Amino acid sequence: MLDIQLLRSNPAQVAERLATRGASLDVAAFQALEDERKGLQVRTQDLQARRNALSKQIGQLKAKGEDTAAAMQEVAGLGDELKRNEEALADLLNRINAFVSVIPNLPHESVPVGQSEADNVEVSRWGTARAFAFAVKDHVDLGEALGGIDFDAATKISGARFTLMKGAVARLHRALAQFMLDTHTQEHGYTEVYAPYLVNGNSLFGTGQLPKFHEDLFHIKDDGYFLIPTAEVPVTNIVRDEIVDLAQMPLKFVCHTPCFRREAGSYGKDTRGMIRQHQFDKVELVRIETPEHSWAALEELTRHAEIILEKLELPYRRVALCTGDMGFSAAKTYDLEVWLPAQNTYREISSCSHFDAFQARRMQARFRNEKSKPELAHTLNGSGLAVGRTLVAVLENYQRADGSIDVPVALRPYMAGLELIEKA
RNA sequence: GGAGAGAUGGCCGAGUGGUCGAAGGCGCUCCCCUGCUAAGGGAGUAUAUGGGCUUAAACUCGUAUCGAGGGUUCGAAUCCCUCUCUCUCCGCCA
Repeated sequence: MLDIQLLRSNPAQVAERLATRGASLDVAAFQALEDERKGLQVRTQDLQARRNALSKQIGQLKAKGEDTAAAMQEVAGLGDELKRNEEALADLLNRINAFVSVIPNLPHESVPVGQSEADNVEVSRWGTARAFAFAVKDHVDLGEALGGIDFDAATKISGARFTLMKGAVARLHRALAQFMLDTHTQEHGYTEVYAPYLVNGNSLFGTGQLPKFHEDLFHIKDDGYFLIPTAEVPVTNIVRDEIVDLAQMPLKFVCHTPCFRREAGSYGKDTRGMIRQHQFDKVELVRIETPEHSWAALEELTRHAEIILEKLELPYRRVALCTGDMGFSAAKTYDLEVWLPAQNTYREISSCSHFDAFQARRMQARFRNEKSKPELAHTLNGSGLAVGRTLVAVLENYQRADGSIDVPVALRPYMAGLELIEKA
């Protein structure tokens, strides 16, 4: 949610900045709502003040046993208009709220301006793509040949965009998650969190998935729950409606969860393999920061994600998303893209974002500042990393000519020392 | 699933229709006193939002908020209804 004060005082400038990310703000519509609000609110509050004063007076008169008829008569005269005004105001505030709720965040000044993925800016590169002396296979061929991935079974059991893993590949998947959790907790200072996979609508509003992106979510209608599309939702909402003591800031959480996405609108995209699934595992980093430190924290968090790739010796690059390619709530986002030899390209494996106070304002997540006044926190999160896609990257980058897979050195302790995954 | 109890400010906890944004305590802030420490005295201390004033802040006048949403009433923390959550007991259960 944008700061309503900013929107009121400078709608044109807000519209201009939103335009850089391809979002249009109907300034005239907003101002019409605001003009109406102003008059209605002042009138309603005047009436309420008069009613309160009269009611108080009636109380005092009755206490003294005096006649209240005159006051009663005046207050009765207010009733109708007051009720109408209150209803109209409540309705109007709802409409304003709905209007503001679907406005995306403003891009940070450092974000490159652009319209689409094509305008994203590569920031850095790490590692070099391995030269293969044979024709590389993709993870689907590799996994199926190893007997470790069974897409047919997953399709039978559930449907399209699901994966079933077995044996050493399933274990590799688990090893990756464990490795990431251990690295972030032991080396990067994050607190491990186990969180619900079903959340309520308020949590999804807080992080910005609702009300606008309902169609991307799995909704358990019988109970009102939604399956989480990312651990960002339950973990960031830890601080919803909370005021964190300054001494406890910043909060750094890491959480491994499955993520569930309907992938509405991505028909025909990445249909092969496990790149784009309805269910996938992710290790998520979440930070609750003070505004002073939050921008440094984004760099740090992104580094923490990069270190996972470096420990796994997977070549990657860091990309600064342009204004037009960022998510709804983000002020700035870095994507990490891992090298996939079978696709001969880099593919997104992590997304690290800074939301400034946008999410915090939606969920009233605050900290007590130096003056011991509550102040909106800044929230950040990033994948560290998407486990399924990391598995894909390991299979493809570590493949041998015979289709077996070398286990990355960093993962061997998590694989009981196994060095090579061969056909089961 | 059945029966019952409950939800009040940063925390604890009073408050069953009127001057209650809310006693009291704790905590916190400032001041005083005490040559340190401990103890003591005084004052202050919710959030959101609107108007006024202002470059802004401060200030000031309002409004709303005692789990959420409705209702009764001139007036609701207090009465009624619905919902959510928490706790206790029973049942079921990994």
